[in-house]
Amino acid sequence: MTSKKQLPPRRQRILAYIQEFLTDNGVPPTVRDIQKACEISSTSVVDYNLRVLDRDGYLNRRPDMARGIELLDKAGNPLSSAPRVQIVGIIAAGSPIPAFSTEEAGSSAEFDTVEVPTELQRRHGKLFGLAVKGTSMIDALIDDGDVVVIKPAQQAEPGEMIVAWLKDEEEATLKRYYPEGKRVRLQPANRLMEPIYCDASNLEIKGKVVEVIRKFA
Amino acid sequence: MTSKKQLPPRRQRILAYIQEFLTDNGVPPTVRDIQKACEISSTSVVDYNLRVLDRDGYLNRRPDMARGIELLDKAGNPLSSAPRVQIVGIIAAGSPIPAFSTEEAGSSAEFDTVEVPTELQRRHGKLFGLAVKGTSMIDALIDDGDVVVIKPAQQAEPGEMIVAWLKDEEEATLKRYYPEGKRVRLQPANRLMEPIYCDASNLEIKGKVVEVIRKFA
DNA sequence: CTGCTACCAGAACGCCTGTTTCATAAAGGA
DNA sequence: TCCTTTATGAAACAGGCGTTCTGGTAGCAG
Repeated sequence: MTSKKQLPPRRQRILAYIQEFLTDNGVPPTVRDIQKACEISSTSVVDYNLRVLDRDGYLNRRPDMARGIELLDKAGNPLSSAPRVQIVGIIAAGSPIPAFSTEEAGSSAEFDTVEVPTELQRRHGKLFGLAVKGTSMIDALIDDGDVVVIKPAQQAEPGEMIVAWLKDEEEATLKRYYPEGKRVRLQPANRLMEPIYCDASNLEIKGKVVEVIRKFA
Repeated sequence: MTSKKQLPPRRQRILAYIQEFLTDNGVPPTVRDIQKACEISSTSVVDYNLRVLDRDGYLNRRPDMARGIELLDKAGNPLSSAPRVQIVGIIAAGSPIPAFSTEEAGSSAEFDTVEVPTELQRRHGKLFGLAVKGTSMIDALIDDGDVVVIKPAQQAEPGEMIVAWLKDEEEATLKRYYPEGKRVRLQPANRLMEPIYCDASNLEIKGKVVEVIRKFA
């Protein structure tokens, strides 16, 4: 086993630069790009360090291929440039949604993440995910184990699918939002089911649902 | 405005290949990769067609940069290197699923695509998508407008969610698969609903559902 | 000192790869 | 008919780029 200690600063810098170049350009940098950006005197030094990083599992190199660098995650899998959102909590009938107001506080904590489409991230900006536990959302066509991707919001347009928090009932639910004067109609996604009504003051909008992801084993 | 007509087959093939190469390798192909894959006699022809595709807004080219091709979506935004699967057809009650048996034949046609998580692509290999039209799959917790990502298969394990083709009824449906001797129980994903039963000989498995994607406007 | 490992420099080699040049030909408009 | 546009081919050019060769330096165990 190779040394598990701290990575030397030069190699840290190389890795950071590759990452940055990748997100900026969508293509990995060349050896000489790295040389210039990291102020390294020779391409052979870059090559040397890339070899070490390859050997230690930080990246893959496609031999003899221009821009053939591929970053790897901790599990040794190729890292896509696709954005990921953190799954900040669990949504279930009768249980509060945690980690909503804590803001950025716990951003370094270990959260599960899901990959989301690039378009989504570009369109909506900062997003987060909630894991659905139990079948209480089945009237919203959302099953146990699904992940809903949420855009934080305090208001919504009529007809949008929202994360609704019913204060009195202390219950979170996913419904389409139809304000009707002093009360609000919450319509299940399943059009065969009846809507529920609640007082506008009893409803708190936590966010808008932008995507639902369901994976099968 | 440049011609809005159908893209010539050669350019369709080039675009399809770039996309395929991108999802397979995470890096765009070189001119000569395209030349070989699309059976084009000269690099200059590839260059010529890439210029046209660039001019017509199908991609961007970084001049003098190895692998400097960047695909664009219909809105002209850069397409991430995340894997995409083609939406090869529409699934709806009572309608046959097209493009199933044609194999690779129509791979050059203009299909819509959806981005799928990297893990999924790596785990399952070649996938395709089906757009769900109508609410006939609502018992499978799948709504109008959802996209189901399918792994082609002829058999399935008990309990797996499959694309089932009922020959007599000429109907496609998404259900969990439970073989019971000479007959098959098809269980809706919604556990509150009753299963349906059919004769094993009347069932044809088209594939397994690996993911369901639902986007909200 | 000797050998070993990690790391850095400079230069060159040689394939890789975007691009250009020179031809050829079919289709359509004036 | 002439000319322009679109499309294809073959070959070559020139810089890009991964890689290698040779030669260093510093630290460390023996």
